[in-house]
Amino acid sequence: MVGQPLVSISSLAQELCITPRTIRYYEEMGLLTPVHLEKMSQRLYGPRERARLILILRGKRLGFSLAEIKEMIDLYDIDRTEGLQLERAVAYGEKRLRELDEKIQEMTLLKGELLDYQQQFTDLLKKCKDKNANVAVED
Amino acid sequence: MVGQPLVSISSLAQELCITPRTIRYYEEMGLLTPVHLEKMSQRLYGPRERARLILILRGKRLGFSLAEIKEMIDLYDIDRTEGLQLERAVAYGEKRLRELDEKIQEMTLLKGELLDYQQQFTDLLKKCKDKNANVAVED
DNA sequence: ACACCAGTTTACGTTAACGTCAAGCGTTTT
DNA sequence: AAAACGCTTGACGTTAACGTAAACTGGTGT
Repeated sequence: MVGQPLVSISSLAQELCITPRTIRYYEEMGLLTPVHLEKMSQRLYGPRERARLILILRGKRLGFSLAEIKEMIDLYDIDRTEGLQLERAVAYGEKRLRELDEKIQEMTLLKGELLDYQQQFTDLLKKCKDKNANVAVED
Repeated sequence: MVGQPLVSISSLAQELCITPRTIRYYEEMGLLTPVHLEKMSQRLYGPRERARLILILRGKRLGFSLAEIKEMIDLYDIDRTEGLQLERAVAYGEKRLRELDEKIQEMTLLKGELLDYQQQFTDLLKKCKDKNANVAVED
Protein backbone atom coordinates (compact mmCIF):
# COMPACT_ATOMS: atom_id res chain seq x y z
CA MET A 1 0.00 0.00 0.00
CA VAL A 2 1.25 3.44 -0.87
CA GLY A 3 0.46 6.28 1.51
CA GLN A 4 -2.76 7.58 0.01
CA PRO A 5 -2.33 10.86 -1.82
CA LEU A 6 -4.89 12.92 0.05
CA VAL A 7 -5.48 16.49 -1.07
CA SER A 8 -7.38 19.48 0.30
CA ILE A 9 -10.67 20.73 -1.03
CA SER A 10 -9.34 23.82 -2.76
CA SER A 11 -6.53 21.84 -4.29
CA LEU A 12 -8.97 19.35 -5.77
CA ALA A 13 -11.26 22.15 -6.86
CA GLN A 14 -8.50 23.91 -8.71
CA GLU A 15 -7.42 20.70 -10.37
CA LEU A 16 -10.91 20.15 -11.76
CA CYS A 17 -11.68 23.80 -12.51
CA ILE A 18 -14.55 24.14 -10.05
CA THR A 19 -15.01 25.89 -6.69
CA PRO A 20 -14.79 24.40 -3.19
CA ARG A 21 -18.40 25.37 -2.74
CA THR A 22 -19.40 23.05 -5.56
CA ILE A 23 -17.56 20.16 -3.95
CA ARG A 24 -19.18 20.82 -0.60
CA TYR A 25 -22.53 21.02 -2.29
CA TYR A 26 -22.06 17.63 -3.89
CA GLU A 27 -21.18 16.22 -0.49
CA GLU A 28 -24.26 17.84 0.99
CA MET A 29 -26.32 16.13 -1.71
CA GLY A 30 -24.76 12.79 -0.80
CA LEU A 31 -22.62 12.42 -3.90
CA LEU A 32 -19.27 12.52 -2.12
CA THR A 33 -18.03 11.23 1.20
CA PRO A 34 -14.53 12.57 1.83
CA VAL A 35 -12.46 11.83 4.91
CA HIS A 36 -13.33 14.20 7.72
CA LEU A 37 -10.12 14.49 9.65
CA GLU A 38 -10.29 13.88 13.40
CA LYS A 39 -14.00 14.37 13.88
CA MET A 40 -14.40 17.45 11.78
CA SER A 41 -11.69 19.89 11.00
CA GLN A 42 -10.91 19.39 7.34
CA ARG A 43 -11.98 17.38 4.36
CA LEU A 44 -9.42 15.30 2.55
CA TYR A 45 -9.87 13.70 -0.82
CA GLY A 46 -8.27 10.52 -2.09
CA PRO A 47 -8.28 8.98 -5.55
CA ARG A 48 -11.67 7.38 -5.04
CA GLU A 49 -13.38 10.67 -4.36
CA ARG A 50 -11.53 12.30 -7.20
CA ALA A 51 -12.73 9.60 -9.57
CA ARG A 52 -16.28 10.08 -8.36
CA LEU A 53 -16.07 13.80 -8.80
CA ILE A 54 -14.85 13.39 -12.36
CA LEU A 55 -17.77 11.08 -13.03
CA ILE A 56 -20.15 13.66 -11.62
CA LEU A 57 -18.73 16.44 -13.76
CA ARG A 58 -18.91 14.29 -16.85
CA GLY A 59 -22.52 13.45 -16.08
CA LYS A 60 -23.29 17.13 -15.74
CA ARG A 61 -21.74 17.96 -19.08
CA LEU A 62 -23.87 15.28 -20.63
CA GLY A 63 -27.07 16.74 -19.30
CA PHE A 64 -27.80 14.56 -16.30
CA SER A 65 -29.14 16.09 -13.10
CA LEU A 66 -27.34 15.61 -9.80
CA ALA A 67 -30.21 13.40 -8.71
CA GLU A 68 -29.76 11.12 -11.70
CA ILE A 69 -26.03 11.05 -11.21
CA LYS A 70 -26.51 10.12 -7.58
CA GLU A 71 -28.71 7.23 -8.61
CA MET A 72 -26.05 5.94 -10.93
CA ILE A 73 -23.28 6.30 -8.38
CA ASP A 74 -25.28 4.75 -5.57
CA LEU A 75 -26.23 1.98 -7.90
CA TYR A 76 -22.72 0.89 -8.52
CA ASP A 77 -21.46 1.48 -5.02
CA ILE A 78 -20.70 -2.04 -3.89
CA ASP A 79 -20.78 -1.11 -0.21
CA ARG A 80 -24.28 0.22 -0.35
CA THR A 81 -25.73 -2.27 -2.74
CA GLU A 82 -25.02 -5.07 -0.23
CA GLY A 83 -26.35 -8.15 -1.91
CA LEU A 84 -30.09 -7.84 -1.54
CA GLN A 85 -30.79 -5.47 -4.36
CA LEU A 86 -28.44 -6.98 -6.87
CA GLU A 87 -31.17 -7.82 -9.33
CA ARG A 88 -32.66 -4.40 -9.10
CA ALA A 89 -29.26 -2.85 -9.61
CA VAL A 90 -28.69 -4.86 -12.73
CA ALA A 91 -32.13 -4.04 -14.11
CA TYR A 92 -31.75 -0.38 -13.38
CA GLY A 93 -28.31 -0.39 -14.92
CA GLU A 94 -29.70 -1.80 -18.12
CA LYS A 95 -32.29 0.93 -18.22
CA ARG A 96 -29.58 3.54 -17.80
CA LEU A 97 -27.57 1.96 -20.56
CA ARG A 98 -30.52 2.12 -22.91
CA GLU A 99 -30.95 5.79 -22.07
CA LEU A 100 -27.31 6.37 -22.78
CA ASP A 101 -27.62 4.68 -26.15
CA GLU A 102 -30.56 6.91 -26.99
CA LYS A 103 -28.58 9.98 -26.06
CA ILE A 104 -25.66 8.88 -28.16
CA GLN A 105 -28.05 8.36 -31.06
CA GLU A 106 -29.57 11.79 -30.60
CA MET A 107 -26.14 13.31 -30.32
CA THR A 108 -25.09 11.68 -33.55
CA LEU A 109 -28.27 12.87 -35.20
CA LEU A 110 -27.66 16.44 -34.10
CA LYS A 111 -24.13 16.23 -35.36
CA GLY A 112 -25.42 15.10 -38.73
CA GLU A 113 -27.78 18.03 -38.99
CA LEU A 114 -25.11 20.51 -38.02
CA LEU A 115 -22.79 18.95 -40.57
CA ASP A 116 -25.43 19.42 -43.28
CA TYR A 117 -25.80 23.09 -42.52
CA GLN A 118 -22.08 23.47 -42.22
CA GLN A 119 -21.67 21.98 -45.68
CA GLN A 120 -24.25 24.32 -47.20
CA PHE A 121 -22.57 27.28 -45.62
CA THR A 122 -19.06 26.44 -46.65
CA ASP A 123 -20.35 25.94 -50.19
CA LEU A 124 -22.04 29.31 -50.08
CA LEU A 125 -18.92 30.89 -48.70
CA LYS A 126 -16.87 29.41 -51.48
CA LYS A 127 -19.24 30.82 -54.09
CA CYS A 128 -18.99 34.26 -52.55
CA LYS A 129 -15.24 34.12 -52.65
CA ASP A 130 -15.19 33.01 -56.28
CA LYS A 131 -17.51 35.84 -57.17
CA ASN A 132 -15.36 38.37 -55.36
CA ALA A 133 -12.32 37.02 -57.14
CA ASN A 134 -14.01 37.51 -60.52
CA VAL A 135 -15.00 41.03 -59.65
CA ALA A 136 -11.44 41.72 -58.65
CA VAL A 137 -10.23 40.46 -62.02
CA GLU A 138 -12.78 42.59 -63.90
CA ASP A 139 -11.50 45.73 -62.24
CA MET B 1 -47.51 24.39 -52.34
CA VAL B 2 -49.80 22.63 -49.94
CA GLY B 3 -51.86 24.73 -47.58
CA GLN B 4 -49.51 24.89 -44.57
CA PRO B 5 -50.57 22.65 -41.73
CA LEU B 6 -50.70 25.22 -38.96
CA VAL B 7 -51.51 24.05 -35.46
CA SER B 8 -52.33 25.74 -32.17
CA ILE B 9 -49.97 26.06 -29.26
CA SER B 10 -51.61 23.47 -27.02
CA SER B 11 -51.85 21.06 -29.90
CA LEU B 12 -48.14 21.35 -30.59
CA ALA B 13 -47.39 21.16 -26.88
CA GLN B 14 -49.31 17.96 -26.49
CA GLU B 15 -47.66 16.45 -29.52
CA LEU B 16 -44.22 17.06 -28.05
CA CYS B 17 -45.13 16.29 -24.43
CA ILE B 18 -44.46 19.77 -23.08
CA THR B 19 -46.66 22.63 -21.85
CA PRO B 20 -47.78 25.72 -23.76
CA ARG B 21 -45.95 27.78 -21.19
CA THR B 22 -42.68 26.18 -22.25
CA ILE B 23 -43.32 27.03 -25.88
CA ARG B 24 -44.16 30.63 -25.02
CA TYR B 25 -41.04 30.82 -22.91
CA TYR B 26 -38.89 29.69 -25.82
CA GLU B 27 -40.50 32.36 -27.96
CA GLU B 28 -39.83 34.94 -25.26
CA MET B 29 -36.19 33.88 -25.31
CA GLY B 30 -36.07 34.36 -29.07
CA LEU B 31 -35.90 30.70 -29.98
CA LEU B 32 -39.19 30.54 -31.82
CA THR B 33 -41.08 32.96 -34.04
CA PRO B 34 -44.54 31.57 -34.76
CA VAL B 35 -47.16 33.30 -36.86
CA HIS B 36 -49.10 35.82 -34.82
CA LEU B 37 -52.48 35.87 -36.49
CA GLU B 38 -53.92 39.28 -37.44
CA LYS B 39 -51.74 41.43 -35.23
CA MET B 40 -51.97 39.41 -32.09
CA SER B 41 -54.74 37.03 -31.28
CA GLN B 42 -53.25 33.57 -31.54
CA ARG B 43 -50.02 31.80 -32.28
CA LEU B 44 -49.91 29.28 -35.05
CA TYR B 45 -47.12 26.82 -35.69
CA GLY B 46 -46.05 25.40 -39.01
CA PRO B 47 -43.56 22.64 -39.82
CA ARG B 48 -40.61 25.01 -39.58
CA GLU B 49 -41.37 25.98 -35.98
CA ARG B 50 -42.09 22.37 -35.11
CA ALA B 51 -38.72 21.34 -36.46
CA ARG B 52 -37.03 24.06 -34.47
CA LEU B 53 -38.82 23.05 -31.33
CA ILE B 54 -37.73 19.46 -31.76
CA LEU B 55 -34.17 20.66 -32.17
CA ILE B 56 -34.47 22.69 -29.00
CA LEU B 57 -35.79 19.76 -27.02
CA ARG B 58 -33.07 17.51 -28.30
CA GLY B 59 -30.47 20.06 -27.33
CA LYS B 60 -31.93 20.24 -23.85
CA ARG B 61 -31.80 16.49 -23.40
CA LEU B 62 -28.18 16.59 -24.41
CA GLY B 63 -27.26 19.12 -21.77
CA PHE B 64 -27.15 22.35 -23.73
CA SER B 65 -28.56 25.53 -22.22
CA LEU B 66 -31.21 27.52 -24.04
CA ALA B 67 -28.61 30.21 -24.65
CA GLU B 68 -26.31 27.74 -26.38
CA ILE B 69 -29.17 26.31 -28.38
CA LYS B 70 -30.16 29.79 -29.45
CA GLU B 71 -26.65 30.42 -30.66
CA MET B 72 -26.74 27.28 -32.77
CA ILE B 73 -30.16 28.05 -34.20
CA ASP B 74 -29.37 31.67 -34.95
CA LEU B 75 -26.16 30.56 -36.48
CA TYR B 76 -27.82 28.43 -39.09
CA ASP B 77 -30.76 30.72 -39.72
CA ILE B 78 -30.14 31.89 -43.26
CA ASP B 79 -32.44 34.89 -42.88
CA ARG B 80 -30.53 36.28 -39.96
CA THR B 81 -27.07 35.38 -41.05
CA GLU B 82 -27.54 37.54 -44.15
CA GLY B 83 -24.27 37.21 -45.88
CA LEU B 84 -21.98 39.36 -43.81
CA GLN B 85 -21.07 36.91 -41.10
CA LEU B 86 -20.76 33.82 -43.21
CA GLU B 87 -17.16 33.18 -42.28
CA ARG B 88 -17.85 33.60 -38.61
CA ALA B 89 -20.81 31.27 -38.87
CA VAL B 90 -18.71 28.58 -40.47
CA ALA B 91 -15.94 28.97 -37.90
CA TYR B 92 -18.37 28.89 -35.02
CA GLY B 93 -20.09 25.88 -36.51
CA GLU B 94 -16.82 24.01 -36.60
CA LYS B 95 -16.25 24.81 -32.96
CA ARG B 96 -19.69 23.47 -32.09
CA LEU B 97 -19.01 20.33 -34.05
CA ARG B 98 -15.82 19.72 -32.14
CA GLU B 99 -17.71 20.15 -28.88
CA LEU B 100 -20.27 17.67 -30.06
CA ASP B 101 -17.57 15.17 -30.91
CA GLU B 102 -16.13 15.57 -27.43
CA LYS B 103 -19.51 14.98 -25.89
CA ILE B 104 -20.04 11.88 -27.98
CA GLN B 105 -16.67 10.62 -26.84
CA GLU B 106 -17.46 11.29 -23.20
CA MET B 107 -20.82 9.66 -23.61
CA THR B 108 -19.22 6.59 -25.09
CA LEU B 109 -16.69 6.54 -22.28
CA LEU B 110 -19.40 6.70 -19.66
CA LYS B 111 -21.23 3.92 -21.41
CA GLY B 112 -18.10 1.80 -21.30
CA GLU B 113 -17.70 2.31 -17.57
CA LEU B 114 -21.32 1.49 -16.88
CA LEU B 115 -20.98 -1.61 -19.01
CA ASP B 116 -17.99 -2.73 -16.96
CA TYR B 117 -19.88 -2.41 -13.71
CA GLN B 118 -22.89 -4.01 -15.25
CA GLN B 119 -20.79 -6.99 -16.27
CA GLN B 120 -19.32 -7.37 -12.78
CA PHE B 121 -22.77 -7.24 -11.28
CA THR B 122 -24.37 -9.72 -13.61
CA ASP B 123 -21.48 -12.09 -12.93
CA LEU B 124 -21.96 -11.67 -9.21
CA LEU B 125 -25.66 -12.21 -9.59
CA LYS B 126 -25.07 -15.40 -11.53
CA LYS B 127 -22.77 -16.71 -8.81
CA CYS B 128 -25.42 -16.03 -6.20
CA LYS B 129 -28.00 -17.89 -8.19
CA ASP B 130 -25.71 -20.89 -8.71
CA LYS B 131 -25.02 -20.99 -5.02
CA ASN B 132 -28.69 -20.87 -4.19
CA ALA B 133 -29.33 -23.65 -6.67
CA ASN B 134 -26.72 -25.84 -4.98
CA VAL B 135 -28.19 -25.21 -1.58
CA ALA B 136 -31.57 -26.14 -2.95
CA VAL B 137 -30.17 -29.43 -4.25
CA GLU B 138 -28.51 -30.20 -0.92
CA ASP B 139 -31.82 -29.91 0.92
C1' DA C 1 1.59 37.11 21.00
C1' DC C 2 -0.11 38.31 16.78
C1' DA C 3 -1.23 38.18 12.22
C1' DC C 4 -2.30 35.42 8.45
C1' DC C 5 -3.98 31.71 5.89
C1' DA C 6 -6.89 27.86 4.68
C1' DG C 7 -10.63 25.63 5.93
C1' DT C 8 -15.44 25.36 8.30
C1' DT C 9 -20.51 26.28 9.03
C1' DT C 10 -24.58 29.12 8.39
C1' DA C 11 -27.36 31.56 5.72
C1' DC C 12 -29.06 34.43 2.38
C1' DG C 13 -28.67 35.71 -2.84
C1' DT C 14 -28.85 34.44 -7.79
C1' DT C 15 -29.94 32.45 -12.31
C1' DA C 16 -32.18 29.45 -15.65
C1' DA C 17 -36.20 27.30 -16.87
C1' DC C 18 -40.12 26.88 -16.31
C1' DG C 19 -45.05 26.33 -13.06
C1' DT C 20 -49.09 28.49 -11.63
C1' DC C 21 -52.66 31.62 -11.17
C1' DA C 22 -55.49 35.71 -12.29
C1' DA C 23 -57.86 38.54 -15.44
C1' DG C 24 -59.28 39.44 -19.99
C1' DC C 25 -60.57 38.58 -24.93
C1' DG C 26 -62.68 36.10 -29.20
C1' DT C 27 -65.34 32.45 -30.89
C1' DT C 28 -68.86 28.95 -30.72
C1' DT C 29 -71.96 26.10 -28.50
C1' DT C 30 -76.35 25.90 -26.03
C1' DA D 1 -77.48 36.14 -24.42
C1' DA D 2 -75.07 33.35 -21.41
C1' DA D 3 -71.81 29.98 -20.69
C1' DA D 4 -67.99 27.49 -22.08
C1' DC D 5 -63.67 26.98 -24.38
C1' DG D 6 -59.17 28.14 -25.87
C1' DC D 7 -55.99 31.51 -26.21
C1' DT D 8 -53.70 35.77 -24.52
C1' DT D 9 -50.69 38.66 -21.35
C1' DG D 10 -48.90 39.77 -16.93
C1' DA D 11 -46.95 38.62 -12.68
C1' DC D 12 -45.43 36.12 -8.96
C1' DG D 13 -43.78 31.31 -7.26
C1' DT D 14 -40.57 27.37 -7.48
C1' DT D 15 -36.57 24.32 -7.96
C1' DA D 16 -31.82 22.99 -8.93
C1' DA D 17 -27.29 24.25 -8.59
C1' DC D 18 -24.57 26.75 -7.10
C1' DG D 19 -22.43 32.07 -5.62
C1' DT D 20 -21.26 34.97 -1.98
C1' DA D 21 -20.56 36.97 2.34
C1' DA D 22 -20.06 36.72 7.45
C1' DA D 23 -18.28 34.88 11.42
C1' DC D 24 -15.55 31.27 13.52
C1' DT D 25 -11.59 27.84 14.10
C1' DG D 26 -7.11 25.71 13.94
C1' DG D 27 -2.40 25.62 12.48
C1' DT D 28 1.98 28.52 10.95
C1' DG D 29 5.43 31.87 10.20
C1' DT D 30 7.63 35.89 12.56
